[in-house]
Amino acid sequence: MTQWQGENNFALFKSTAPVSDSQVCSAFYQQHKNKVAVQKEKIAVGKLKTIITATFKLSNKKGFSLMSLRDLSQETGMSMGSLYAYIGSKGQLAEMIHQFLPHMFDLCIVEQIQGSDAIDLKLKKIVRGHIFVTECLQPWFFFAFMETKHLSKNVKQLAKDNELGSEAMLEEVINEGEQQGIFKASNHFMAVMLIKSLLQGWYVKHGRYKQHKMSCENYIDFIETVINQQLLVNDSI
Amino acid sequence: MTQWQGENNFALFKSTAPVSDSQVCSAFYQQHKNKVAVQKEKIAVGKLKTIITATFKLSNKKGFSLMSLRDLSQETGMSMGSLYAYIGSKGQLAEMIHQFLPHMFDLCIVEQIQGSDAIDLKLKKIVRGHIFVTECLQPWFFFAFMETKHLSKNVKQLAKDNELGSEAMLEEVINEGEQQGIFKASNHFMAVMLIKSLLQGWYVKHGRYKQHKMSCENYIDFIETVINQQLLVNDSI
DNA sequence: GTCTATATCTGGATAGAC
DNA sequence: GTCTATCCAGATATAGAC
Repeated sequence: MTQWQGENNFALFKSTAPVSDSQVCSAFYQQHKNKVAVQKEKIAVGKLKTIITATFKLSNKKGFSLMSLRDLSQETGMSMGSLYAYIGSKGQLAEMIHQFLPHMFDLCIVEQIQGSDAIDLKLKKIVRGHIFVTECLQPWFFFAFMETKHLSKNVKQLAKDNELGSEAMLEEVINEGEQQGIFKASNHFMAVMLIKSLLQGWYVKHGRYKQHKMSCENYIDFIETVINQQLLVNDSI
Repeated sequence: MTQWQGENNFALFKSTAPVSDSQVCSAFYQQHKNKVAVQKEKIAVGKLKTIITATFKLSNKKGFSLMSLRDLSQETGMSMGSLYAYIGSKGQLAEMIHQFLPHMFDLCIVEQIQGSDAIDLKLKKIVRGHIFVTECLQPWFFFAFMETKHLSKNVKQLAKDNELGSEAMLEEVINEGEQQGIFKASNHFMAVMLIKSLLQGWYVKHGRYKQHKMSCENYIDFIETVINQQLLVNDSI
C-alpha cells in the first residue's frame, strides 16, 4: 500500500490497493458485520457479494425502488427469508452500499495524498486516485450517484458532506497552487466543478467509454490535458 | 422566432423563443391533447401545470417511483379521480414529460442551427441554444435525466436515440470544422463527450451554480473557453 | 442458515354519485 | 369535471418448520 505514487499506471494501482473482488467484499462485510445476522464470515462474504451484484444489475434495469425483494430473491437464487438474514431491510441495503464508498476512498487513496508533495503532483494523485478507484468499483459509484434519493436523512447528509468535502479539498489544492505561482485560475469554483464533472463522467458514462475502447489511463491523459489548460501557468502543449 | 442569432444574450433568447411558463404549458397540452380526458383547454393547461410542478417537487425529494399518486393528489390539492382525468396513468405522466423535451428543442433551436453559418458559429449556436433551453426548463431536464429508468421500452429507445442523435450532430460539426482547418481534435469522440458533459452539468448541478450566483451567460463563457481550447486551431486567449 | 407460508399494508386504478 | 369509496395486485417483512 505504499508503492503507488500517483503514477498513471492502472495495473500498478490494482496490485497495491485492496480492490480485488474478494478484498472489496470482505471489506464490505467488515464494515457492516454488526448488521448481518449470519455469523460465519466465509458464507456471509460470499452471499453479500451475490446480493450486491444482483442489486446493481436489477437497479440498472428498473431502478432500485422498482426492484422488489422478490426480484432480488429470484436473481440471487436465495429465498426471501435468507435475504433478510443479510440485509435487515431494503432501505438498509442501499445505505450500506452508500456508506461503503467513502470507506473505500480512505483505504485506497487518502494516505497517498497526505504527503507533502509538490502541489501539481498532489492534484495528479487526487485525479488519478479517483479515476482508478471508480474504475474498480464502477457499479458501486454509479448506483450511489443514481439512487441517492432513497436514503434516510442521516445518510443523505453524510453523502452531501462527502461531496462538499471533496470540493473543499480540490479548492484548497487550487488555492495553494495559485499562491505558489504554479496555477492560475480565473474562477476557482468553476475549476472545481469542471474537475468534478470530469471525474464523475468516468463512472456515470462508463458504458459509452467502454464501447469506444477507452481505457481509464487514456481517460486520465485526456482530462489532465483539459485540467492543465485551465490551471497551469506554464502549459507547454 | 427569427431574431436570436446565437448570441450569448439570455434576455434576447427568452423574448424570441416560446419559453414562458404559459407558452410551455400550452405547448405541452397541444402535444398530448389526445391523452387528456378533460376537454376545456384553459382548465386543462392550468391543471397540467400544477400537476407537473408538483411532480418535479416530489420527485426531487423522494424520486418518481417513490412518489405515490396520493402524495401527488395532496400536493396538487386535486383528488385521485381528478388526476386520472389528466394523466391516464402514472407511467404515462413520466412518458409525456420525456416526450416533450425533444419537442421543445425543435421549437426553440432546431431552425436556428439549420442555416449555412460558419462552422464555429454553428457550434456556438448549438452550445448556447442548449444551455438557454435547459436553463428555462431546468426541472424538466433534471427530471428526465434522473428518471429515465421508469419508462416503457419505446420511450427508453426514443431517449437513447435522442442522445445518440445529439452526439452525431456534434461529431458532424467537429468533422466539418476540421476539414475546413478551423478545428483540431486529437480525439473526436472525447471532444463530443466533453461538450456533452459541460452541457449536462448545467441542469444536473443547477443548484450549486445558483448558490454561487453563476448566470447561464457566464457559464456559457466558461465552457466556450474550455471547448475552444480543445478545438480551435487559432485559440487566441 | 435456509426455506415456505403468511400477515399486513400500501399504491395504482376505477366506478359511480354529484 | 370533480369527488369519495372501493377493488385488488403486489410489496415489505416476519414466523416458524426444517
